[in-house]
Amino acid sequence: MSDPSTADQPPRRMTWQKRAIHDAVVDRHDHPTAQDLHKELLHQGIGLATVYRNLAHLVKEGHIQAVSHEGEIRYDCNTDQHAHASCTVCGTLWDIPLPESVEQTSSEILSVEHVTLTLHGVCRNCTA
Amino acid sequence: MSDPSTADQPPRRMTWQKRAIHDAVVDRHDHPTAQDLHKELLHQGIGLATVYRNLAHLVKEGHIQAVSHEGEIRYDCNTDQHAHASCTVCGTLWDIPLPESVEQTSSEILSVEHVTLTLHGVCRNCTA
DNA sequence: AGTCTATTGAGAATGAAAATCAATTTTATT
DNA sequence: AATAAAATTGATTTTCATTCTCAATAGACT
Ligand SMILES: [Mn+2]
Ligand SMILES: [Mn+2]
Ligand SMILES: [Zn+2]
Ligand SMILES: [Zn+2]
Repeated sequence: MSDPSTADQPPRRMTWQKRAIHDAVVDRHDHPTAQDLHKELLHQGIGLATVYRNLAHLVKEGHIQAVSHEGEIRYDCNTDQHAHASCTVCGTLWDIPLPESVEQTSSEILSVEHVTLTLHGVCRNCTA
Repeated sequence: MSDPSTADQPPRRMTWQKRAIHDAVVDRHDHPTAQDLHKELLHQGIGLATVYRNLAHLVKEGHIQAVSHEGEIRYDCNTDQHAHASCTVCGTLWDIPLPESVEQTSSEILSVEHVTLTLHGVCRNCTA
């Protein structure tokens, strides 16, 4: 009678650390890494392990998103379907809308659950 | 009179190790990691540092491509513009053609040099 | 308040990637 | 073919991000 998809996860408790980590991701719209966030939360006395742990929880709970970019994992407060634009010079990562044509892309190999699209180039600032 | 883009790189020498590493990437069409390739080249007595070094060279020289996938760097013998399909269960990564609509995608934020597109889902094998 | 147990954080363990450097191999020059 | 100059190799060390460990702490519930 127990749903295997909701299987025996330990009940989650709310802590001020978890809230602070969540807020830190939401406040910044620049796709920070776990290390970036830890630097920012250090003065509140939050440990590194706690940052990694709660980021994993928040992703699993669907409150934030993890995005793989240039071999590093960045965290994204935007959980809507969207694409990214990335500057190869300054490394900035922006949110951009996902083109409709891409949203509807299908494949014979697998049933598509979600797509990741990133445009790479040189941004306005770095072109000068 | 010296082109700064072709600036004072030490001239590259051809070694049997470099050729073996290149061939190993080309022989496999499954986007191996540096570690995967080292395992395969170990019996030829090729060191780990040499694998990493030459993969970086081969990428810089445009003979192969590095692709960021789920936080790890995989190497790709296919240097044409193409997209990927990835199974979230078995982790396999396939080459698929890049839709024309995506190829022509532009952005106001930056001048697009290349795009990366991956379809994530469950493959035929893993659906069974 | 008291019990139960998930969570925390300091530190240790892991693991991928980069750096070091003496020995070797390649390439250019006699 | 022998020699010299310099790039490459590979065993090893170093770096650094991420995960793990575990005793202490603090939510949640009665
Ligand atoms: Mn985003
Ligand atoms: Mn590919
Ligand atoms: Zn830029
Ligand atoms: Zn699969």
